[in-house]
Amino acid sequence: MKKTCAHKHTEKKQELASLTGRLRRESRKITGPRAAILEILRHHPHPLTNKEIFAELPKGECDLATIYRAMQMLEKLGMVKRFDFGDGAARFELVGEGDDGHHHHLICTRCAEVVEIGECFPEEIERRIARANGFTGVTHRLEFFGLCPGCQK
Amino acid sequence: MKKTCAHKHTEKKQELASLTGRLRRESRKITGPRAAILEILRHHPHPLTNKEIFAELPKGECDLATIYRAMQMLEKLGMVKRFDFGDGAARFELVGEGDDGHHHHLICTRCAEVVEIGECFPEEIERRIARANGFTGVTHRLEFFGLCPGCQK
DNA sequence: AATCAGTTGCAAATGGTTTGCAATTAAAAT
DNA sequence: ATTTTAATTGCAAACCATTTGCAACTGATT
Repeated sequence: MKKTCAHKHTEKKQELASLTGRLRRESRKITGPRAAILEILRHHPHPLTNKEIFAELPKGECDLATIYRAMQMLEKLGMVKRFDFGDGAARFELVGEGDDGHHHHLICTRCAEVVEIGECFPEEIERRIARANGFTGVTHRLEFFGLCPGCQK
Repeated sequence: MKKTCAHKHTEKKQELASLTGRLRRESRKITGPRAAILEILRHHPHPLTNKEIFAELPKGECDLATIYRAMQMLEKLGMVKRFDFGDGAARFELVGEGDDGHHHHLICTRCAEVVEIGECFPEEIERRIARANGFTGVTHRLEFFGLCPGCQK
């Protein structure tokens, strides 16, 4: 898939190159399944479950277990971020290089629509919480839930 | 959050009466297993997994499936609150009458120590997020993770 | 082309949670 | 106090997301 028109495409190409480059640097192989998985992640703005990735893949392209293993590896390398919407299935989103991928979502409890949220829990309050309890290296997991416009009767 | 001594005991006794009363009002039976489960929850300050509750129970007192069913029911009645620490097991905490049980925790990623947190995500920011995206009835799930004093090398 | 470490598919194993069903029991009715 | 009725329980099997053992395979390197 090579298109040399819009800025957007160029951007995506770079991303893919950066992704495979990163794998190579860690002496990981660029295999068919992995390339396919990265392609799918690149083209999706929201976190995907392994099963969703599997469904997007051309039938027989790769085993579900392979996806699980790929996501584990990508997470360890910091290339994807794992999110937990509390429904029992992990979701993954691609993370840009140099970024840690930390952000939050607003999820419709009826139709599961997902909106990415810019706000974050105030840093200085988090620091206070850490200090008050003697904890170090404190982070947080935060997601919002509600009814999206379309689902309000 | 910590009151000790005599007052606490009285409080707990009242709680049990209030709990069984609430069950009765909903035409739920006060059975041996349920009484035992409520007792355990009453005496624990932190969220418990079903398996932990099971382990606290005198051997053979009740089946694990019964605990799962009890917690489902108690959650539906708003008597317990479900928490998700992201480790694949749901945790439950008793909720006082009239309260919605909304609060957060700071969890040690090494020894799993749990501290209850008083702070909450700022209401007005949550409202802004809801409004900005046209969502209604917005809540959030928020937990903190870090290294507790004892687990820092 | 040969080599080797990393990968894959498949099937079986895990671990948390749910469910069908027949037997049991708390609470209401008699 | 006994009967009646609907809720509840135990047990085993079923589910679902995720992991794992292993032999066959393949990308990258030599």
